[in-house]
Amino acid sequence: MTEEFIFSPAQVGRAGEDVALQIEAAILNGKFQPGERLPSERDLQRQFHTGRGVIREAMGALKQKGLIEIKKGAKGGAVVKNVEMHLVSESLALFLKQRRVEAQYLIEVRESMDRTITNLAIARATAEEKAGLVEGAKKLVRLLQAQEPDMVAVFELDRELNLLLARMTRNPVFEWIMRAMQSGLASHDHSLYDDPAYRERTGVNWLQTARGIARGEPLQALSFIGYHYVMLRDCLAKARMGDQTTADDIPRYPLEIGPAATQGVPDNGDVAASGGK
Amino acid sequence: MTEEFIFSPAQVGRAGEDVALQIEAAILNGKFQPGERLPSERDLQRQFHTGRGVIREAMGALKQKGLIEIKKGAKGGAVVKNVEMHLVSESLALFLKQRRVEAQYLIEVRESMDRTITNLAIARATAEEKAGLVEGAKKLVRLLQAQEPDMVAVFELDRELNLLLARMTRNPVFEWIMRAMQSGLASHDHSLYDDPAYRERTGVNWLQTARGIARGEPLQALSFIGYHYVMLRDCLAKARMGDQTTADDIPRYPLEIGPAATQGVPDNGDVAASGGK
DNA sequence: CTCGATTGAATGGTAGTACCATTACCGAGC
DNA sequence: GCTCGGTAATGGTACTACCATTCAATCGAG
Repeated sequence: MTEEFIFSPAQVGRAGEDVALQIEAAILNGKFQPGERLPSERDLQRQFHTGRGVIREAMGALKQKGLIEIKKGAKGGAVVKNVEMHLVSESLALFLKQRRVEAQYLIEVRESMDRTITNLAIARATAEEKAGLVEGAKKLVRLLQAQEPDMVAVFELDRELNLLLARMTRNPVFEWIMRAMQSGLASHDHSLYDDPAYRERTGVNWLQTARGIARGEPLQALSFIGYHYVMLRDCLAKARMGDQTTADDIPRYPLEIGPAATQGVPDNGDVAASGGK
Repeated sequence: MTEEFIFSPAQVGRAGEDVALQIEAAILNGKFQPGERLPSERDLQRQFHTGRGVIREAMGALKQKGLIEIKKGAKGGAVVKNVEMHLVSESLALFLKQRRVEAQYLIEVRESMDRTITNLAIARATAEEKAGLVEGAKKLVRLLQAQEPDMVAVFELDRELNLLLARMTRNPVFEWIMRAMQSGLASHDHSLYDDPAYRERTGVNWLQTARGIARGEPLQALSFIGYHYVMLRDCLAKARMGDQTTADDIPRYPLEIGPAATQGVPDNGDVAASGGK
């Protein structure tokens, strides 16, 4: 009745890392499939011929990396998991947060990414997706027209629209990048919605962009995206300068929205972008 | 003589996480500056009113995140560190590795990133940087002309050229993204250099790209970048199909290199892209 | 006085035990 | 058949003891 030992005893000095590396290698080599359960901590303790603290340290590291999930209780233990983008985003966000990267740099990356994604989305998305994007943008505009917009809903819808756009590229990597940016880089976007001077124009501009995409007009869509980032940079500069400049340096694009398709909005509830009061 | 307790006792149930979060927050809020030393584990044990194992678990988590570095011995302990891009890249690489993302998707992202970076580099880099890029590309071509090229040197130079290009955008975020891509996504690039059918043309194309950038001709540079990715996709397809297609579907751009500036290469050491034997 | 070796203290690393909290499972009793 | 409670397995915490490493102060030889 010899137990099957698939691990070797750990070296002294940094036993925890050693154990973690061996288990990680076993997982990545497919010796443990996602969903499968690792031996219990006490079993591993015997296999590695070490203390339980070392095993726990290793498990903690793997948990941090998102490779395993640990459940308590009988039939609990460490279960191999798929690494989630979530964790990568957090790692990136931590990096950016500690470096205190200037907004200007992040915005530039974000804009270039948006442009790339937009081009691909125009080329590859289905008509249904494009129509959905326009409908979402219309909903966003309506939300922003309220006296006191529900900002939580606005941020959530903005987030969803961006993810939808990324998904329309038919390349999952862009969707992941977009998720990462929203976790770590997108805090600046909120300032556009928070400032009443930009709020409505931002929504209308989203709609313009969506319509450009739906029409299959890359240049139009990219123009509107450019306008979005002009506004964003201006808005941040204004916040930094302490309201020395007004938002009215920026020209406005007039626009009519037309009736909504999904929500119970009256047919005559058209929207003019001549915001103000 | 009351000690100064800046932390609160940990809650039961997930004491380790609680401690880790408190310390992490203290670091990110600037209560501990990079380079500064945290209290010893035994001190923290007293402050948090918990066992040393919990503290060690928390320290392990922070170490995993790259927020602290732990040294042994007297005057050792946990020192606050700057988070390194390195760790973010590893996190991303782990994610991609486990997901087995198809090369096609990664290449697409890589190409779009290259195009963005190239445009910015043309607009912002100094003449010296552009000249340096051209010189580096020349060196790459010369390396690739050898009978048995030093692949280690080739990969390293290719990596450096990409990083230089990213740095020329004057936006550190692009440099970080490039580093991340090289850690996790760039394994495919090597196949272009490994295959003799593409090796030399890849180098020459790098030089063409660099010259386009140096001349301030975005369209030219982007054309060559496009050619690079056409070759890469073709090369990978060829490897996948088992050599059914030949590399000669791809047209070649003839080119003369001219004398080298830095290395001791004879002046008549020009290079023609008519590779083949 | 100077330089080297020795020793001690501080600190992280490991081992081991004991106990608690949570969970799944099973059987007795209603 | 259903519910309730016991039981065992498992992770989470606490505590102790000891080892390994590092730095610095001290001691001693020259």
